[in-house]
Amino acid sequence: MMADDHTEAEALEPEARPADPRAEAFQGVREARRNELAEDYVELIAELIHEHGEARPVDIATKMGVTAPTVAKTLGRLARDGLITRAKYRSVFLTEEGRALARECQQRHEIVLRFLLSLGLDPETAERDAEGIEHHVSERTLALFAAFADRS
Amino acid sequence: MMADDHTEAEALEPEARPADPRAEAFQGVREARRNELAEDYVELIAELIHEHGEARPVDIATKMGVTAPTVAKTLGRLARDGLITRAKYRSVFLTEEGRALARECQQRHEIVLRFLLSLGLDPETAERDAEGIEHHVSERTLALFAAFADRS
DNA sequence: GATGATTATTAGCCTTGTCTAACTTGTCGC
DNA sequence: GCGACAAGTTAGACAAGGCTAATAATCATC
Repeated sequence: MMADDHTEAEALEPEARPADPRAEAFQGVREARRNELAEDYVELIAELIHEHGEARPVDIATKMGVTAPTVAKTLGRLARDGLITRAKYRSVFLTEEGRALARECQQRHEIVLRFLLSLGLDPETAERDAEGIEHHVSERTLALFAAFADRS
Repeated sequence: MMADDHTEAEALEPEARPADPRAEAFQGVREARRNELAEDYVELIAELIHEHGEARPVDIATKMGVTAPTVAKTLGRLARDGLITRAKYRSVFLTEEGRALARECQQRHEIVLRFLLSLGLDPETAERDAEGIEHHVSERTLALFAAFADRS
């Protein structure tokens, strides 16, 4: 039955769980996944405000491809987390924190997108992939992407 | 209050919801997110079987950085979805479908990783980022990544 | 072959993210 | 200024993915 020996060795350090290098990577990914949706919303809200002067739930729902109640519930969480402010039956606005996050996301998105395009990818696919990839790119990788895109 | 005009125009097509290009991208991302965890598990299970001859829940839990009950529940879903087989208190095995998925994921992982390394990223960061990115890379992008890594 | 440690499972809770159905509010036209 | 329709909210369901605590099975070992 294999009987492999993972007995002693990792008994030290009051870390948050084992600390297998692999486990850390997965935990990082899970952490990133938790923030993805908030980032997508905040980014979209910033964009809507920029383009239309306000962000209405109905437009968020359309762009995100979800129903209005889903948007309402998510906005509740964003408000709770201090990323947006809103009044009942009114448009949504970003807090300073939300605005900062939006800026950061937009930059990341922009860099990833330019990078994919400079690799020779078609615009539609680049947009789709950037949307998924942007949340999982470390600062270091982002810097390499930016450099590559510029150099091309 | 803006009164912007999204009235007619998108009234046709009995599509699955509006079909804003943006919405499609987000729906694609959400779709990908739903499969990520299953892919991570299947990939890891294949790896454990390859290395140790079997995949035990305890090892899966350690590598994934989650608790045993979480693994048990997730394995239940994987079994339900036909990706693995298992008997109570026994190790886990992949079905043919699971094996195919694992192969596919491993290839993708491998390509993304090689790509990031060939960009000049350090191995640890490359591994972490690859773990997050691999699920969001289209076939087309993957081909470009592979070509780039080879050419380097 | 009984027993103690390790491993696996079950039960039960919580949050997130999605939906539909039903209700309330706002707005625009007349 | 009222009535219809669009937009927003609330209620409630459901699945996924995480956890802890408690229970059950396996196994190593003497």
